[in-house]
Amino acid sequence: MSAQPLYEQVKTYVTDRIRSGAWRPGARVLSEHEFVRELGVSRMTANRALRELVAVGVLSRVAGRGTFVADLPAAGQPLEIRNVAADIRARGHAHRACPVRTETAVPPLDVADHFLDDKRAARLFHSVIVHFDNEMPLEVEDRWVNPEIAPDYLSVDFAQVTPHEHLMQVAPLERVEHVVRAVSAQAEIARLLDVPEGSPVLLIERTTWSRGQPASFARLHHAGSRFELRGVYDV
Amino acid sequence: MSAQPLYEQVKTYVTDRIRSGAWRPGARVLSEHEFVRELGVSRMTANRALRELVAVGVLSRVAGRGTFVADLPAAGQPLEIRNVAADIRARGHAHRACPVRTETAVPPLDVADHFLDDKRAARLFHSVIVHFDNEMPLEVEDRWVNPEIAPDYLSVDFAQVTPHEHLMQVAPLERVEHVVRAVSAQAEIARLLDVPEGSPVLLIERTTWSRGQPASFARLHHAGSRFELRGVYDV
DNA sequence: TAAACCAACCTGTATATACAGCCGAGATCC
DNA sequence: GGATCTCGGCTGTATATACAGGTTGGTTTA
Repeated sequence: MSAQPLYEQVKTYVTDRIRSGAWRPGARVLSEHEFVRELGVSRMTANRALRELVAVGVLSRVAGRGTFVADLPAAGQPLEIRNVAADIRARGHAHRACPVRTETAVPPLDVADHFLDDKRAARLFHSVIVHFDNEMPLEVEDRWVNPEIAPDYLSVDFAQVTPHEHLMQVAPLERVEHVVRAVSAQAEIARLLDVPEGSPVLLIERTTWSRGQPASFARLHHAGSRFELRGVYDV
Repeated sequence: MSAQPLYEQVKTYVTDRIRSGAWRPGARVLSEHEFVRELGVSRMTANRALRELVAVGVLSRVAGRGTFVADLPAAGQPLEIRNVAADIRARGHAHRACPVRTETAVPPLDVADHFLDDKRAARLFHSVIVHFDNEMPLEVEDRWVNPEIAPDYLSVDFAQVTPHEHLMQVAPLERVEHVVRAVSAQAEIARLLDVPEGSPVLLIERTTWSRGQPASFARLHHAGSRFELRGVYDV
């Protein structure tokens, strides 16, 4: 029939009214049965539209009471953390990964903290890779990997395959945790990023889990002057 | 019946198999009819489960071909940007907002860029507020506001109501854009945050739209040593 | 042999129906 | 007057059914 499916039309019917200010935050919107009467759609179609608007944080529902415009647009507005290599290529720039170090080593305590207790004294795989965007160093990836998850990690050619891609292949990702901070560039990081020591660095710490145990812990250092995270959130 | 709804059981049936590695990225999963035969649920129930797993990026579907385990866990892993005041209170700490400046002024060019062209030379509302976490300065909020959206902005008591809360009340939020960077603390920011000049600062730039036009542009400066963004992503 | 066709299977959408469980308000009972 | 009960309206879930349209691969046709 129409270009847009019915349930999408119901969704825009709702968001239009919210955008225009006719339905304000906290206000009650039509019940499912009222949508049936008002728009001539079936209750299941109205239900799907409302359910999907709840999923994205536009509405909230209480069984027995009704459906309401969410008080806040969303609990938190999302910012995407993406794959550097893919991002660089998406911009049409040349990506080059330069492995600086690959080894087996006992991690420092602050790194070991991210792995299970019995891994405290264990040796982990360790890699340091610099990612270049058009021959400009953009990211220093300092990664520790659980050998039980990725036993072949050290034999990977990191100039061809990023650690993240390899880990995705050998073990399905189950959970990712990110911490983003601003820090000062330490000596080695400053050298690898080709920025002055002490200059601002955007640091992303990423911990991943697979098969119920920590799979890897990575510190991604980015020159503050050359990197930013962007996110757009549309109601 | 059971504690968990049927469609949730189907979802965990799928994610369990992906987690265990039985279904690898790119592999085809059961069709809806096969779920009907295999699990004894209706096709609509299987459909809902699969549709919701597509929405969170675990699966991908192609009409006429089938349903597949997504190659990448999700295009981007989300990181939440939240309200500072609410966050501080959620931690059980004391929040205090201290307005440093509220005025009407012509914005510098880099700020005016975030508003419409015809607002270039216009005067905007401008506020600088320091947010304290247990009397420690955590965020300097430097915000420019479109008077057409929030005409009463300057009469708000920012010690009681945050600018974000006021804007949410007067105009429904329609779009939010974030940029996160690491920068060096400039003189005034360093003074307000009580950190040395040049020390790392996590800067969040937030542009909001309401009723089809830019509503406000805010620079949120955070001391690198005292602030971080966190995000958890579960498959 | 190559092009056209068709049947089988898949997802996508839409509907009618049914029942459970939550909630608020008014009626009822003590 | 205050506690309790019940009823109507709401969301939440589950099913059977139907049709549209994409995709694939095998069969038929020119």
